[in-house]
Amino acid sequence: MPQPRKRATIREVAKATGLSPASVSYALRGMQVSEETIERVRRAAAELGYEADPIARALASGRTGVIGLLCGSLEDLWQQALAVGIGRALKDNDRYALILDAAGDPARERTLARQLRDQRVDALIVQPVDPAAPLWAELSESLPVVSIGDALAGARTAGEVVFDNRAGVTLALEHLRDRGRRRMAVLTPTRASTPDRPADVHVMAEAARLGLDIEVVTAPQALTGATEVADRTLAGGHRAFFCFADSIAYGVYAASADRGLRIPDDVSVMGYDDHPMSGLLTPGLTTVDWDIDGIVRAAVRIVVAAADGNTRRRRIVQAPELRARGSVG
Amino acid sequence: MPQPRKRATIREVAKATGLSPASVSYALRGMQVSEETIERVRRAAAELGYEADPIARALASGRTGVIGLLCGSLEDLWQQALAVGIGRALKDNDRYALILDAAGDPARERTLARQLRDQRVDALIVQPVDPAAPLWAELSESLPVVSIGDALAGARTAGEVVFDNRAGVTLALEHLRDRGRRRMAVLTPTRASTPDRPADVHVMAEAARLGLDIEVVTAPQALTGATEVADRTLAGGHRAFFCFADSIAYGVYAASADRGLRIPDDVSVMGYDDHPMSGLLTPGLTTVDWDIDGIVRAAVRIVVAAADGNTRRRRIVQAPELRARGSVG
DNA sequence: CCGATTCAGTGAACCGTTTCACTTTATATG
DNA sequence: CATATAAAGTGAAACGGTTCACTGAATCGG
Repeated sequence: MPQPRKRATIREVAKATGLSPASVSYALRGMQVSEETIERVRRAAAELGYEADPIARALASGRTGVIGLLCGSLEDLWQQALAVGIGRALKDNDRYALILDAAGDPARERTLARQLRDQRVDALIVQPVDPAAPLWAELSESLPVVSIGDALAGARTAGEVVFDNRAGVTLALEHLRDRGRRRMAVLTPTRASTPDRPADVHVMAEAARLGLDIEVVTAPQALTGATEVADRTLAGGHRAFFCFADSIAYGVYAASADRGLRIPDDVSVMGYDDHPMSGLLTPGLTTVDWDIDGIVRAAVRIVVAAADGNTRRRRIVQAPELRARGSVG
Repeated sequence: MPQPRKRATIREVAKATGLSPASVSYALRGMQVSEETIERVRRAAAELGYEADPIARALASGRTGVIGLLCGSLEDLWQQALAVGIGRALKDNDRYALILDAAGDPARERTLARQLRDQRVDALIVQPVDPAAPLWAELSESLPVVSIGDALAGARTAGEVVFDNRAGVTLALEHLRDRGRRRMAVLTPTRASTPDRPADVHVMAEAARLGLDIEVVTAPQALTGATEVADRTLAGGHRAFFCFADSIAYGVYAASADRGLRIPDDVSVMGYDDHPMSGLLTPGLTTVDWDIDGIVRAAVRIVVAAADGNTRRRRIVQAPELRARGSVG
């Protein structure tokens, strides 16, 4: 019901200064016109409380100053931390992030990605659910795309911050083996239509190489869902877990506590993607750490450069680090 | 550099169907025209891969289908959970959320709120940093605003989900007193320019009423920052804490561990705003719980109704519940 | 059979910018 | 001094839809 108070338009500023709308437009962006005129326009604009309408601007220019961030699954605390970090870092670059959540669903990922493009975001950061989707090639044609996590198959992206998941998985599985675990459950995030993610493939390969007996189980990343799955897996007799997200490992903690099982005496848990909370648990969650701040900085640097028209492709490979804290025993 | 592949416009669909652009526009929204025409237009649109440009649509109609969500401080894990929940709930209503983070800064809150209005969001959910800002009255004039947490002073909002902070604070402080703590530090979120939030005011009043000796200290909600402040406060001799956000309480856990102090034997900690992780810690964090799912549902219901033009104001008061888990002793 | 009403559809203005191609005026060059 | 060049500014056409006021035909009641 509320009717928007009429805002000043560029034409009114033009009228007030005796210039054409075109000149005002240029002046406000500090182009084309004399310093003196710029100053005059600025003053008049301030006077009238004029501010350019972002929607009209976007329609006319095709640019918005907004960076899209498409998260694979915001249920994951690590991804939440990443999203918040990126949002703040972008703010420091005088841009802002439009954060969307694919909720682990490739179909939704496609919809949202297109929506973001239609919203004229200047560039897109994506943490792909399905890195092999043809979508990415299509999208990279029309705007700079930066991927985090996995490389986007067949797409000429503007850059990527990839995790050396092969190394990460090896680190994790070797640690478990070194502590004498041979049989274990691998809890991997639920995906609506399970694309064969590179990381998942590595797990199978590495497990085979190390002679481990693994069972792969998918689990949601929200605490209650993860706890439920962990409980079922405990009931199935498993006492060692490699969780492909710290969020899921938290579920193992909860389920173990419910059953009166102690970590690490009765149950071994290994996480992945170090989340700030992981060090606070008792015992601390042993996990694979990726330097989230570094990732944020790298991704933002790349995406801002790309949005500004810089075409040099940057590829950063993030090395994992084992953070042994005592949950494996 | 990438040049957008030309997309079909409404005029091309008009050409293809032999109708006017106006009719196509109506047909695609299922208004004004005959069933048969609607079907014909749908088919042609699908054929051409036509999809309405949201920017152009927003400019012409002033509506976008997007709900803005302005968070007070996304560093707070509880607010993160709330944001994710709202995002998902809105998705289930075929809308989506534009999530922004005021980072505890009233000035930034003002900027972002205006930006959101300029982006033509259909409605706004806000978790105010400064509920007394005149901004809210201004904003409520031009679009439906729903507040979460505190009521917005002097604004005719579309609805609100307020927390009974008076009751929550009383619950927390009485619990601490009942367990024999008289002197304590109150750790409250950092705010750039500290407006006197109702909740903060209650703390002082209630502490006085209960005869407690409190010292108010502001702390960031990010784990490292909170830990630092907690450490300083421990150094200052405090051994009991009422933290105005579970996120901050986590910092007390970390700082206590660093100093070899045990919770609850050496240090008592009380949180606020139950976060899923709080139950996982050892000992579990005693805190005040607000039923986050209920809040999400209520806020989304109100905001969707308001965006759809429903003008009935809804006010929901959320009652707190003490979740005693053992961190107070 | 007539006037009033409804229904399907249309033309053109409009939303508020940006940007292209162009004019006018001033300055530098030879 | 004539001419080339640059600088400052302009008019009008986009951008891609929506919506208002209107037309013409069909339907209705009496």
